[in-house]
Amino acid sequence: MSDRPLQEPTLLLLTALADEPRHGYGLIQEIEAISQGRVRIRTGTLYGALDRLLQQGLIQVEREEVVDGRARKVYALAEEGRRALAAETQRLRAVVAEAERRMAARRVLAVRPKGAPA
Amino acid sequence: MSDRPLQEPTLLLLTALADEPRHGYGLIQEIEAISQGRVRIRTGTLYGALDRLLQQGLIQVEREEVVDGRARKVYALAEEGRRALAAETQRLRAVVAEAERRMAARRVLAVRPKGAPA
DNA sequence: ACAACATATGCCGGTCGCCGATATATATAG
DNA sequence: CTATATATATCGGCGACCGGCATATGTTGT
Repeated sequence: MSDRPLQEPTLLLLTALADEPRHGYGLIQEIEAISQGRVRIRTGTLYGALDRLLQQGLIQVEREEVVDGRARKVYALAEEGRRALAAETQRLRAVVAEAERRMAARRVLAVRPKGAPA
Repeated sequence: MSDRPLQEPTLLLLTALADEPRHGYGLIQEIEAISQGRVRIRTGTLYGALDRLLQQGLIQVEREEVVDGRARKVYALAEEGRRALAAETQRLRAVVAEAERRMAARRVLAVRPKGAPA
């Protein structure tokens, strides 16, 4: 297993599966909803990513079903995927906090209040 | 400008520049410190990324100097980089919160307390 | 009847950020 | 005098993602 940080589409996929199992096309819609319409995962990304995540053991095929004559595969987050998602969110929380701390603690170079030390 | 989400090495680079300007090699050390030694940016990643970020206008070369006989280029976060970093942290904060909310709201399928509704 | 769109899965070529290795050069430590 | 730290830079390759295409059924509009 590669411990490399997840890219955002992958992170969103796992996030969309975190509360309940969903099928591929449903994930696209769910992610679009999560991101207020900003992120639209492409099918080329989706099915490739699902295959990869299956192989990595982060997700599982929970069941296959036919609804309105259309075949579906329903994916569920595996235990390892849950662990990976938890670890990733924790990591990202720290990075985000650090970025915000640094932006606030920024050393202003150009403007300086009069009387301040050089 | 491509509005695509930043990958983590890039995010960490901008984060490391958020408080004050630094030079390339110093960024590697700073990022290693930020991440408690977990992330070690490779030089192949670093200088390629710096070139890219320069071209995207997210960072600037603030000055060039020679310290102890070694040449340095000192990079600073540009205004656009600051905006990009702020936007990215805000986006990530939302994604992280959503992921955590969903993990907590998870629908447990296998185990169910006795007497609970189906 | 036919077109357009939503639902649903899947493949393939290309792009691009990251990795690993390599190269170059100076200063310091053993 | 060799190894390590500092410092910059290039190159080949990998892999995630994108955009486009293909396929098939169901629904809506004209």
